[in-house]
Amino acid sequence: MFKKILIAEDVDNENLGIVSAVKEFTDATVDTAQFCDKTLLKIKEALRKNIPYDLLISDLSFALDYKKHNITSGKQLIEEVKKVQPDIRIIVFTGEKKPAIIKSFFANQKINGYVCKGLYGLSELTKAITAVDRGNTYTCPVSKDALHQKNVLQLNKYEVQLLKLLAKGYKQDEISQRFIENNITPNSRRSIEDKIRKLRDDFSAKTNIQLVYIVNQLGLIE
Amino acid sequence: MFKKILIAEDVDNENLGIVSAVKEFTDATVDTAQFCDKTLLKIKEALRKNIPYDLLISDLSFALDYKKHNITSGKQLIEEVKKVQPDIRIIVFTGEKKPAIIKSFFANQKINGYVCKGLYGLSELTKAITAVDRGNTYTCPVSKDALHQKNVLQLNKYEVQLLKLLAKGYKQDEISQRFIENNITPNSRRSIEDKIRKLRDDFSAKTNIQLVYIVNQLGLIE
DNA sequence: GAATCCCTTGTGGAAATTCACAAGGGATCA
DNA sequence: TGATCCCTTGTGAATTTCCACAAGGGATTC
Repeated sequence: MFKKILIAEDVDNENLGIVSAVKEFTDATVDTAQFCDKTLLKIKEALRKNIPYDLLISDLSFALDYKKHNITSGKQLIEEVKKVQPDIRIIVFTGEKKPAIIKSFFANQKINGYVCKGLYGLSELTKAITAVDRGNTYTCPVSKDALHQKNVLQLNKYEVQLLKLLAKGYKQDEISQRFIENNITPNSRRSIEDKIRKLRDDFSAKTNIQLVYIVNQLGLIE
Repeated sequence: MFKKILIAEDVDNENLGIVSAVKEFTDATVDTAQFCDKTLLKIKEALRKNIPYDLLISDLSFALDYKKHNITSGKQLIEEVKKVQPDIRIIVFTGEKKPAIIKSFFANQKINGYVCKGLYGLSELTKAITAVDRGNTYTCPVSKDALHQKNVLQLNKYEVQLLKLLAKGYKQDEISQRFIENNITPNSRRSIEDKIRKLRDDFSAKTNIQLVYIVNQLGLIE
């Protein structure tokens, strides 16, 4: 069974709950860090002392400013951790349930478990710990559902940029101009029009307003 | 000091953290309930036995389905509780930070404290408990900020309906038609155009797409 | 009752977006 | 090389939205 576990979670009341639950469930030494950089530091320090962590349980969103979810930093944290200690096991324990985000996460990061916070998140987390300890991966029912949804359209970079500009109030002409300036193709007024039309079709949106509303709700342009 | 405290929080890892923090901070009996109806039941039961709770710490969003925040149920819970036990003290402890929602909440409910979950939410919560125990009200810095923001535009019912229809892909003509059918005035094509223009001005949006995006981000049309 | 203000609605033209049809260019394949 | 396909871009017309100016109606005030 795991001997050293590190928990990264910035919200204090959640941190407290997770730590005490994990402590009760395992015989491991359980440490905790409230911020990304602190987490990385502890991992490096443990490595240096030759008593490395064998499991990291991490949230995805850390409050840089409290207004925005910022999954980037959670991703970055995991990437950095993997660089300094490739063999560490990682379980993501987060409130993030949007299929698009979960999918994109699994596509890029190599983690051992993904558990969504919720009514019975902790019991799912203990299941995940057990599974990962045995060398398996674990996804909780909620995230499994999200991963198995067929109709989750993924957007490429071009489409995300386009939709973001629309959300920012750019006219099609202005988007064209901007794309030309930034050497992004296709960039003619006309092609941009077509791309938008295609997106409308894909998401069954009747207007561009609805289109941007939908992709925003799905968390595709954050 | 409080003698009986009830905590309503559905997410298990949060519940655990809050309960243990509150237990450590007070000498009170601390009970917990994971669902709204259960909370109400416990309060009624305690009243019947003549050992009522003197403080309720409640979240606002309870997961009926896990996809949507549902502040309504938190509001409803508090309303119901106030009916059966008007003198109970109430502290809201929630992740909800959107100014519009906090404001609308304070306008309608009579609560004694409002604390936002966050990095140091628990220490704010203990401050709130102390203040409320002394007969004062307490709002944490984050929610105080939200309440003091000047530029938080509130939308009336008409505007919300209008924006929702826009988000649903309705054309201005279709909105007009719909408003006529439902006896909502003003309902001429022309007036709807004007209302939208006014909203664009209010929110400094260049296009209707941006307008709907903005109000959606602010949580004004959920 | 007249003056004033505010809101709703109308009109017409400008601007932006949507749509159908089509030309050109590059890639693939027989 | 020619045929085919896919993507980008263009053109012009229809639809939708934006905007400036103004008329009518109800409420308030003097």
